[in-house]
Amino acid sequence: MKIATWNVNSLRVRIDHVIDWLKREHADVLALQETKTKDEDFPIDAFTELGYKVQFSGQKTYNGVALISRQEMTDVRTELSGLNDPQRRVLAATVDGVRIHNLYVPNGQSVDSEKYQYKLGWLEALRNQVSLELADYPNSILLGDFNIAPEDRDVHDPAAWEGKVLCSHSERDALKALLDLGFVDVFRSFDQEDASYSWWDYRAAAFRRKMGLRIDLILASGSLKDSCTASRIDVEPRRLERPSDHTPVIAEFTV
DNA sequence: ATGGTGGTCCAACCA
Repeated sequence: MKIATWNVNSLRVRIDHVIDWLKREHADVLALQETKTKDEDFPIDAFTELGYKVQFSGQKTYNGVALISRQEMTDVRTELSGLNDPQRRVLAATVDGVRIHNLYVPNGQSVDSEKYQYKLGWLEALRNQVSLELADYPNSILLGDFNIAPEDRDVHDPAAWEGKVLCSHSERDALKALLDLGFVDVFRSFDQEDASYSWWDYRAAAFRRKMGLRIDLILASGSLKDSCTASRIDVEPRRLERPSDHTPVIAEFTV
């Protein structure tokens, strides 16, 4: 199973990039975030014509997640229990016995903001739900835009980002609490180039200046991690005309 | 030190 995550920052604008990428990479599962697309406007046919099934949970203007899969998706969930959240940020489904959570973790804005508290509460609700579901689905993958850089090596300028949102201790602790359930950040299971990032701000020519963060992650549960054979970041879509500010992250499993 | 770009949708928000 080849699985990937990509924050597309508007599926309407990026649909040609996504379709071209699927034709090239032939992923089995692609998790999209920030589709910014209402469910009635989702471009279903563009994916079914390529032989994919689609599931989506969208809203107007903001957020929105989707799963594109060659195989059938079952037991689809779009809510975190205990969280009454109108923001469409979660899409869970089971594919070939593997439980997959596509996540658009709140950005958090800044550590002194209400949005940061929402982010921490959201991550706690996520941990609670994943912890419960692991009993039924030991083979589990969490992937998406985590809006957290796990370690300083995932940050172009750790000193400048020290304590800032996306890098703060509380966020990294919340990510560690997920990893403590047995999950592994599979990108780090393999040799990677220095300065491997998945997001670059549109501003200040950050991409050209290699000023990025690795905030798009694929976490595999303890029973799945040994079946992961590769993981990489595909930077090519970030070089295209009118790109998303994020680029795809890929992992391959023998299951 | 500040603000810079981009998407949505047309003013102001979110990132």
